[in-house]
Amino acid sequence: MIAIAHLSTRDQTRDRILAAAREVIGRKGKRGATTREIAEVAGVNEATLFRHFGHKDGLLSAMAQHYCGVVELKDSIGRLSGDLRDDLVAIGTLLMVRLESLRDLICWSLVEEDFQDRQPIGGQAWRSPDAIMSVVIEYMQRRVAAGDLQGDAEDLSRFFMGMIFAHVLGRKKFAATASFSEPEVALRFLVSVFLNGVANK
Amino acid sequence: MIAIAHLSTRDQTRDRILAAAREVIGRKGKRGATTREIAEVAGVNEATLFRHFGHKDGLLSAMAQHYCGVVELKDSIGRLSGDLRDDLVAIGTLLMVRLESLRDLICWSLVEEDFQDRQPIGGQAWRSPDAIMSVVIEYMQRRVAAGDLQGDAEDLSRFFMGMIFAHVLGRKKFAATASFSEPEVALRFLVSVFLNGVANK
DNA sequence: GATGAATGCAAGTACTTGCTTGCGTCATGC
DNA sequence: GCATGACGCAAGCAAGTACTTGCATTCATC
Repeated sequence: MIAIAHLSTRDQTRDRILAAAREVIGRKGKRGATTREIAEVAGVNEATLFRHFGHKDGLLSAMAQHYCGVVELKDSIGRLSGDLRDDLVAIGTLLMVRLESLRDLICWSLVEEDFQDRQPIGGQAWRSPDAIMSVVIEYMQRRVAAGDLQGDAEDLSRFFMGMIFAHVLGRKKFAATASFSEPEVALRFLVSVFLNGVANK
Repeated sequence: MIAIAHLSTRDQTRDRILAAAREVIGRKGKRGATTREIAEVAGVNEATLFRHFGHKDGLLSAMAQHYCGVVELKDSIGRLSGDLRDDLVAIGTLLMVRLESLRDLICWSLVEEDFQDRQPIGGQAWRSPDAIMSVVIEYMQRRVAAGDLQGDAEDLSRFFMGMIFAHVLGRKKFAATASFSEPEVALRFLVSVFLNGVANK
């Protein structure tokens, strides 16, 4: 299905521009990213950028579509072990990887409403986490129904997702001081707190 | 010490400009907020704004200083009950109120590095949470030492703060669907998970 | 009633930024 | 060998934005 090999030169420059847009927008946001800088990073003339995408907005949504597509996770759910802790670690890992790779775009989507007319890339950036979220909710509901978990499934899901996102944020914010930067270690800790709490009985 | 009553007209307009800046920057960020819009929101001529603060940067740091000052919390810690759960709820409430009131500015500080030369308002916005954080760490250390909690005090603190911040974010993001929007209810839930976990034994 | 400080108003400067255009160059494919 | 499509380059336009300036107005204080 995917043919990376024989890209036309036109598609190559298109991809370079998209990658540059992704990078610059991650740093400066939609508004702060100038077409000049994107073109420069892509090693391409600014005119070329407009010849490819028409407007800046066209580039923005093209890049959102390219990088924030909904990830397929049906298969990942298929191979859940059944053990509560292991399942949560597996789901959490999926979540964490996704949130980490989209972190900057998601952060921007928290503040930049679509400052222009067309569709917001924030929505795109969130769609993927949202899709995962619905899977998480479904899973939590099953576990609550089975009596393995207590509480409201949606609250639990939001909490679970939120603590992972907070951890991803924290790794950027407190990069220097973060003691558990290995993802697996951190995830096991988060799941532990989620399941056991941290109080000594 | 504080004399709100008899403000000179000059101080009044200054405060109106600061409030407008706070509002507009919360919506558009430092870069997106134009001096025109701030002046308009303040009901003040743009020239007046510059006569007061010199540059846009001057206004930015003045507003950060005005609205993101470090809150005094010594007294709040003083009246902790000693009961672990109650203490965490109390500290969490303090955190939550603070994070909620600064939420938009904090979100902007997550993405907008100082796009200009002077001191970043992000640092200002974080200073207050940071100050609270150090108190939380200190508290957690005491509790770990006393055997009430298990784990690394800093990890626990980051986690505790992170889950509250995630909840504050979630309340904005999932405002429509959030089931526990009452702060106290949510906080008790968060502290419960923190202390007990959510697994049925 | 005069003075001076604070502000409004309007015009303007210098720079950024999205976007266009016309032209020259180069490679690929018929 | 030549046509076509993709690109670079340079110049430029129009709108927005930070910031300035000179002048008129208001208003409190002496």
